[in-house]
This record gives sequence, C-alpha cells and structure tokens, in this order.
Amino acid sequence: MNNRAALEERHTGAPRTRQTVTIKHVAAEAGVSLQTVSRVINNGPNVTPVVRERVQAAVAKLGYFPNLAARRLGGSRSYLLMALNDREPTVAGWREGRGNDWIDQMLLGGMLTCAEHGYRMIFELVDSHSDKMVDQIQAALSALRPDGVILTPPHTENAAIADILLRNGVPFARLGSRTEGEGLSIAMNDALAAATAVDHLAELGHKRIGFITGSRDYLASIDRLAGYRGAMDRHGLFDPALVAEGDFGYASAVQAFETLSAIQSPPTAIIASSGEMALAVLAMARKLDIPVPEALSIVSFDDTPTVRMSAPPLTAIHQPIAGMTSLAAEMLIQIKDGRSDLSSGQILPFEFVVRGSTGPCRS
Amino acid sequence: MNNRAALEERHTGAPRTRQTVTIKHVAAEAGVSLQTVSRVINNGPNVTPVVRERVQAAVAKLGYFPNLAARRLGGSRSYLLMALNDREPTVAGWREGRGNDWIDQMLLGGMLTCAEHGYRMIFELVDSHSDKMVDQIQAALSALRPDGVILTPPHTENAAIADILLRNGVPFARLGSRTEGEGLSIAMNDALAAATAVDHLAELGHKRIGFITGSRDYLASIDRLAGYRGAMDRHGLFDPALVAEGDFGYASAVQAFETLSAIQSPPTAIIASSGEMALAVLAMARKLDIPVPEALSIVSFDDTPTVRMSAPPLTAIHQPIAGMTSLAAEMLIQIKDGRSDLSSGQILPFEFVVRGSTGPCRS
DNA sequence: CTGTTAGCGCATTCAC
DNA sequence: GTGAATGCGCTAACAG
Repeated sequence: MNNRAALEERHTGAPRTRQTVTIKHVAAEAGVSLQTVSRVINNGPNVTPVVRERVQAAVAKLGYFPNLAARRLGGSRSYLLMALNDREPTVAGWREGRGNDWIDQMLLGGMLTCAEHGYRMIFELVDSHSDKMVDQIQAALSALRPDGVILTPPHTENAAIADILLRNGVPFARLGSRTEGEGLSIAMNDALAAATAVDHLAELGHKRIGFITGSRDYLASIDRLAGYRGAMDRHGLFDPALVAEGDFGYASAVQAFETLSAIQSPPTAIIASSGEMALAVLAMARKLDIPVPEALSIVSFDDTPTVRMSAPPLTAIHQPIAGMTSLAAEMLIQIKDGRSDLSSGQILPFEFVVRGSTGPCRS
Repeated sequence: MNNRAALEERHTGAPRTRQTVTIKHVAAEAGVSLQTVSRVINNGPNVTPVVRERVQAAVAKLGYFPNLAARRLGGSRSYLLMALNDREPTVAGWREGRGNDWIDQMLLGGMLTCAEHGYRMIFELVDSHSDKMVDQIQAALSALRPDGVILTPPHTENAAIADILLRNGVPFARLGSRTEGEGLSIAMNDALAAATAVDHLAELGHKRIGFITGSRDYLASIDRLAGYRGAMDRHGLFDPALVAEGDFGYASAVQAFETLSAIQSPPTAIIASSGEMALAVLAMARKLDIPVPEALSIVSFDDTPTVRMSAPPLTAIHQPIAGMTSLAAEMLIQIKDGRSDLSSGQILPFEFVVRGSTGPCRS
C-alpha cells in the first residue's frame, strides 16, 4: 500500500470494504452482456420485459449505480448542466451578508429539476470583467463537458460568451433575456411588472410616483423603465423629475432618494428597481421619520428574504427565478434527449405581492 | 448526421467548430509522449525544465484543458468534493423565501477554496429522514466518486452516513461537530459563544436573561444551553424559568416568547438559538409595543442577512461557516494529496457582533 | 432482440 | 528523465 492510500485509510479509519460494482458485475449476475445492462439502465429499446427485470434485479441486488465519468467518456453526454454566474457580485453578496436571493432561487429551480432527470447542476463562477473570462469558461467546458449551460444577467447578453458556447457546440439558455439570438431565451415581462406596480399605486390614489432605475448594463432595467413610463403616461402622471438613476445597489438608492426628495413636489410613492434599493429607500424614510406607508409607499422589484422580513414588509414583484432556471434545465435536457416540444422565447409570469409598504395616498 | 446532433446544432446555431483538444494533440505539438504531457500537467517530477516549457507552450497554444471525466477514469481522483445537505429544510428555506444563510456561506467557503486547488464542489441534497437516504448517498458516491465529502448538521452525527462513507473509503469532514469519531471534525465553540452573549448582557445590567433553545437533534443546541447555563451560574443569575424550549423555527419561538413573558419576573433580555427565533422574538416585541432594546434586548445565534437588516439590526453571534467549509475543503484535498499538516478536531473562532438590539437594562 | 468490438482521454505501472 | 503498454467503466456502432 502506498503512502497516499495509507493516509486516506487512516483518515477514513478503515480499509475499503465496498469495492466498485460495475456494469460488468451486473451483466454476470444477470447472465447477459454489458450492452444489455446498458440498455436497461438507459431505458433503451429492444429489451424483453423478462430480461429487463432480470437485469433490474441484479442492479438492485448488487447496489449498482452508474459512474458518471465513465458514462461521459464512453457516451455522448455528461449528465451535467453548468450554471454560470459572475464571481465578483456573487461573492460580494455572500461575504457582505447581503444574501443572494437570485442564486438561491437558481439552485432551487435548477438542482431539483436536474435531479428529476438524473442530472446534476454545477455552479460555476467566472470573472466577467476580466480578459480571462473566455479562458475560464473554455476551461470549465473542457473539464466538465456539460450538456448545457445556463446564463444569467449580465452574461445573458454577452456576445463573447455566446460565441464560445457556440464554438463548443454546447446548447445554452439565457435567463432574463427577451432578445432574439443564439440560445434559448427565458424571461419574465419586466415592463408589465413595472406597469403593474404603477397601476397598483395609482389605484391607491398616488399621483407622484417616483422610479429608481437599475444598472444600464441590464436590459431588464430598460424594460422596467419603459413599463413605468408607459403606465405613467397612460394615467397621465408622467414627469421626468420622478425618475432617478440607480445601479441596483444600496448607496445609489440613497442618492436617488435624496434627488427625488429635493424636487418641487416629491413623490408619495417610489418604485425601486431592486430589493436593495427598496430597502435603502425604507431606511432613509425611517431615518427621516417618514412613516411607511402613511407618507410614503414603496415597491420593490425583488422579493428577497430581507424584503419580506423588513418592517413593514415590502410590496414586491416576485420574479420567477426558480421557474426560469427549472425551465432552462428542462429544455436543455430535452435538447440532449433529441426531443424539443418546447420552443425558445419563453416568458414566465411574475407575481405582484402586496404587503405593508404600500397604502392609500394621504396627501 | 443523426437526429440529436441536428437538433443540438439547430439549438446552438452552428456546427461544432472547436473539436476537442486532447493530451495527444499537445504531445504531438510538443514532440513528446503522452506521459510527459501528463507529468507536466500534474506538476510531476522527472521533467527537464526545457521539456516542461515546451509542453506548456503547446498547452497554451492549443488551448488544452484536461477532461475531468478522463482524469477520474484513468487516475485515482475526481477533483470533486461533495457537500451533503438535508433536502427538506434546505428546499423549504428557499421556497418560503426565508433564505438559507448556512448554504450560502458554505458555497462561499467551499467553492472558492475548491477552485484554488482545481477542484469543484458539488452540492448534493439528500432526504435525511427517509429510508432511502443511504441509497441516495451511495448513488451519489458511485456516480461522482468524490475525493471527499463535507457533512453538515444534523448529518454530522449520523452513524449511518459515517458508515457508508467509511465503507466507500471516502474521507469526510463533519462541520459543527466537536465529537470524537470518524472523519475530520471542524466546529466552533458554541458554549463559549452563548457565554459571551450572557456576559455582554450582564455587563449591560441585565439580571433576567432568557434563553430559547434550539432543536435537541443538534448537538450545538446542547452546547449553547450549557454555555448559557454556566455563564448565568457564574453571574449568579440562573433561574430555570428563564429557559424556554424552541426548535430553531419561527413558530416555536413565538411560543417560547409567550412562555417567558408569562413567568413571575419576565426577562429583560433574550438569547435565541437561531436567527429565525430571534426575529420571531423581535416581531412579538413589536406587536406588543415593547421597544427594543429599551425594554427588551435580543441576541441572535445566527448572523443572517435578515438578522442584519431588521429594525433594529440584531446583535448576533457570527458563526464561521464559510471558514469551516473552506478548511474542510482544504483538509480533504490535502488528504488526497498525501499531505496532512492539519489535524482533526479544529475549532474556529466565532465573532460576537454588537448591534442595535441590545442595550442597557432599564428596569 | 441481443452480443461483440472498439474506443472515449487520461493516469498508472513498468520498461528503457 | 522519458516512453510504451494497459485499463478505468461505459456507450456507440455494428453484427448477428
């Protein structure tokens, strides 16, 4: 026994007792060829029920489970889907304790759907703003050879990423993108969501409804603003002074809040393009003793745990992140399966959740 | 071209242009044997610097990245670590929008450390309370053949899990467990943390310090209670009526709060064994118009995003979850490497973060 | 419907 | 210090 084996044994406290059960053992046990076992495992055709059952019995008896690496090497699929996210903001969210609802919801939707199909989702972080990004992605693709890749904003619209995926022949889904282009696009209707928020506030009697935009790098920001603008026009309420620029982050919303507070006739309601920005507005209101929702209504464009648990809990647009990821996984797996009953350009419904941060206009 | 290939091509929009670069191509390019390339890639010995550089140049030129599946199949390692979590509570946390700070911090610590070593962390959910649990774990082990497994509470103390890991010869780390036993144990000092909370409150003049326990299934709950008890005794403040039972969940803390409020001389401060329970106490206080921290101080035993963002933000014990996971990954990889400068039974420091929910006792 | 053959890309073992 | 042979566990292509 070599050194490493000894060390491993020491750390596991016992010699290997369970030696690997392979397809070979199953074949011997069932008295069939390797290929037949493979067929049964993969639900292939051309196996008589009798043989199938005999093989399945052998599988169960021996406790056989196929080895992913071998399947990948021999066959044409890896049973792996890769979810790509931007490293810097993702890590920052975790590290600074802000949480990362988008990631959590992706895991929820992606992992469960993958599991249903015998797939696994591997979560991969890349440095989007580095020139090494393409290399990092190529390395991950070469190492893992995933059967599909799930892209999230802002990668969604990134041409370099689409290009390398294309060159590698890997199907991919772009979450949160309604643009035409390569890859499956799966999104929600951001404009409609913004309009819904406006309608809700207008119904409560608000005339001065402020809007804090998201980062311009995100197409969704543009859509949200357009939806807001359209709805405000429809109600005859639009005023450019009611729009302040933000970047999804807390600090930018503090700034935006101050801008909006300083105008001639300040808003009695504010729609913030992210959860963090909505929380910033709430914090500012608290600081200035502005009661919410009595003197100021707030709508958040994310329905994160902190948004739900704030005081008061915020009225929010609940984006179907888990649903989009789940659908993406489903579709990518279908492509590998050679089926494709689902078409690209999917739009999933959002939910508008009314909570304590919006109320009748009293001024 | 078969059906599936055509479908994939349609969905990727282009034929494969980048065909796989293997070690073979690199060997040809560098004019050496496969084996030499393998040595260079794995930083093996017995390669002259000249040859090494020639190979590295070829690798860079061709854009070669090793294929994980092939490495695993040919060699003795998978470059995979598996993090095991309980499905039901994990999914519930995501689904109900409560968030899942433990998971987030694990990802932070585990993924980054794995990445540093060319490893990947695969996140796996198992049904701990099902009789299929062992089969699920065996299936995951057989499929992935991870080089190590990271266990979290309450799996940490589960004998069936340790047993199957042992039988598969897979090294593992138990997070949040200070007990002796198989596998590496990495934990924090829960008792000391509870004592620190008591000391903090006692210094603020509190005499009636309540404690809400966590679920008994978790060893940490016992430790926390013991630490509380010890510190209270030390200050001469212990009273069994000040301890109420909880199970980490919101509802249980509402109940516990009512119990504590009903005693002869109710607590002026409460230590809750989880973030959710602390938030429940805060919500109850708000509901009953009990000002925090003026009339009631609150300490949380988790430092989650919602705990930080509440009003007021809660004083909390920050557990080193990312650090524990990172250390676990580091140690497991070292075992595979045949090195082991680190020993089992690691205790990592926690942080006690004072925020707005604790203040001087005024009664 | 079933079995045989070949090979995926790499690390390991042994020659040289 | 380097190269050649062997096989990991499985699926694909073909033969029967």
